[in-house]
Amino acid sequence: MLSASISTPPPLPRPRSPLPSPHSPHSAGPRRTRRTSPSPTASAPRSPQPAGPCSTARTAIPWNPPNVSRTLNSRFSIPASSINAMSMTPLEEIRHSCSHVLATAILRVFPDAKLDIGPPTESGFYYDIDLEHKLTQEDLARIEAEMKKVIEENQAFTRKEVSREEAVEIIKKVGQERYKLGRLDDIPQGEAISFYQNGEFIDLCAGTHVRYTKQIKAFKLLSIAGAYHRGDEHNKQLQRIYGTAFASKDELAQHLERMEQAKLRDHRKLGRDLKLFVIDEDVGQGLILWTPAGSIIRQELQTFILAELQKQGYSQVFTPHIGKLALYKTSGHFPYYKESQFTPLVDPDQLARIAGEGCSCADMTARLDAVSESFRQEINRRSGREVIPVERTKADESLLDGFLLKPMNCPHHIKIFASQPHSYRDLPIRLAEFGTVYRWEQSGELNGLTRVRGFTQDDAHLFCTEEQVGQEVLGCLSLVKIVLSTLGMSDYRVRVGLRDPDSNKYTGTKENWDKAEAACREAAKTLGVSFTEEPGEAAFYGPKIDFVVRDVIGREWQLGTVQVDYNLPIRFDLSYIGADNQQHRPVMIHRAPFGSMERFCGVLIEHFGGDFPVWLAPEQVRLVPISEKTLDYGRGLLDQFRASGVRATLDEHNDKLGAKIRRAEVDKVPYTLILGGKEAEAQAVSVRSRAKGDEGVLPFAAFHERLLGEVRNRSLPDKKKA
RNA sequence: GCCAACAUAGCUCAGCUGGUAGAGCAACGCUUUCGUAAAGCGUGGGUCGUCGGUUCAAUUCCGACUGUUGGCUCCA
Repeated sequence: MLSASISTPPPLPRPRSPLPSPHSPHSAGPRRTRRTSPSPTASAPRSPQPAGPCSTARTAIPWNPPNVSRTLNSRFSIPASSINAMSMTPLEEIRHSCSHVLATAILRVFPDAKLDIGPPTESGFYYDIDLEHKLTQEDLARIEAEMKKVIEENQAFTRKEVSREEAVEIIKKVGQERYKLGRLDDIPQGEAISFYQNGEFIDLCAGTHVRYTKQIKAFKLLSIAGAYHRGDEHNKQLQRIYGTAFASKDELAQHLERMEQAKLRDHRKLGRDLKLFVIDEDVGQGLILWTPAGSIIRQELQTFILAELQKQGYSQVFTPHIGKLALYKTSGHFPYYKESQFTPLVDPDQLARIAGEGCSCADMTARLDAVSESFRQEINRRSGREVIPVERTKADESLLDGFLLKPMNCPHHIKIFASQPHSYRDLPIRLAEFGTVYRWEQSGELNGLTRVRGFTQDDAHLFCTEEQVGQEVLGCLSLVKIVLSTLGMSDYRVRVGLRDPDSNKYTGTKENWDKAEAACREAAKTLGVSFTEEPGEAAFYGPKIDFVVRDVIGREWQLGTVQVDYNLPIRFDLSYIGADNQQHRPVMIHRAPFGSMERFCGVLIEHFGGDFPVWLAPEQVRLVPISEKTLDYGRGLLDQFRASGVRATLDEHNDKLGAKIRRAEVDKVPYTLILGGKEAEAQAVSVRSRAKGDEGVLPFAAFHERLLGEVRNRSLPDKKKA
């Protein structure tokens, strides 16, 4: 969901998997869009995974690079060239070796287990095994105990290079043909084939390893998960055991402690504790109900970005939550992406009519998907190629129309643009909307605020000339940068998706692409942060720039995105009149600095750990009278705060001061004002800030001014006291 | 969608091998009128996620469903 999804669909019906087959021995392995292992720290290093897994030669990377995000519209992988199995760090060697120890132990406990692969990951390691027996927590304990024995035996790791024939022999001898032979096939001809042996266990493996098992000083098995062989859901699902290992017991303990701490920042927990949002089973999975407190945060963010948009010459628009199916057939989104859309709505009359015709479910689907011959010809003519195949056409009278809960906002905005003729003098036209979109995410993928089925993008579509693309992309990036810097978010990475030079799947001319890519690259350079260029990761319609952040458990999420699009202007036949009095095709830019408000807020909650800056805090000030005697003084101050727009509350509970202060701290209110007789006397307040604790007494007016200043400046909270 | 685990009061959790439920916090009431992270006493609150099965008896055992969590797949 997110942000990203503002992009447009491909011009062609395309195969379900446009990616290189993970089975291809020369591919970089299954591409994935999410990390492979839980990582407790958001600050974990981002370097490309340098290590290769077991059971693979160094150029075949059948495991999943961790440095990838679950993003919506992009899949990216680590190029094989960036991965060198021979350059493992010492920690990776420990983890990689630990995964061999795990395999050794598994085979002792379950001799019939068939092994697949067991690489190190960013925060640990795993091994994928095929086993009839369903592993349980108790099995994990047994395996862990056996692993300790293997380590205690202090087995030496020895490397052996063999010929392909010998390799087959060894694999057969140890009865691991089921997956290992396939892994052997992945190793390109001419590459060295090596095995590593420790004790009785021998494994096809490029290395490297520690020298003795006793060098694994601290490890822990963490969890069991299902994982498809080679990451392909058509393959058998294997059992994956995750674990982690460190150079010392202390580091392991620290790591586990960090994982525990991270859980306290989890936006799902904080969202419940601070009453920011709820998800109700009766409303539906992945559908966010923003409570009053959470709505304040979202509203403040919107107000903030709205002011920035105004400065940059955007126009605000509103569009409905649904649109006709035909609209999305023109855009090309339907039916190619219908698995990730809510089922179309068909009006009652049509439903009654087709029911009368005895229309089956399959008929209905076919008639919803179909287009008329004239429509097909028109879109193909505009696109200059066969983007809608003849098989999709049906006679006009059998066509069925309906409405789609909109999965993206672009078609609506395009229709606003197209509603009038435009001169080149009008451009760029920038149409912005907090547009709510709906996507049918798989149930297993839903996650708090970060992966939902209905979300609001801070979306906008810019219509400009080709010459203006560079400047406009720059403007979009500056918006993203303003957002991130205002919120003190510096822990993100930037990805520039470029076209694959060897592929011809892209729309548009080479000249346009060169220009657009150069614009993206140049624009990214101005960010002052490092970015990765990822060839083959462009959308088919244009290059893009994505901002990716991590949540507390280390999962990456795409937030802001800027995408250049040559495709939709063609499909919708957009034009403007140039200085030469001829019609020209505008270029579109899709962009969303936050991405989705839901996902952004989820990440933001974790970023601040619930300690929001004053301007965002749902409750900015808590007034705490020491006793009932100063309640009236508190009520007076409350009125003054509210009159000036400050979100303040008065604690009228009949509790001791300490209890009221504790409550304010637990509620993470930035400022608590203690009101006793002395303060009332002097029209003053005793200030206690969340960040610094007791700050002493200030005249009310002085504090009020300071507070308003912090709100105005969108000041970030001070570092919390230890 | 797939694999696995989990689902007891608003929250955090207890409840051994079946005999219809408890604690702390929160809420509410009373007492207390308090100076920087938890005053005392009392009260209310649960059809143990839903539906079905086994049983004399199910929160407990079995199944399905729903939801959550961690992975996998997907992600316009």
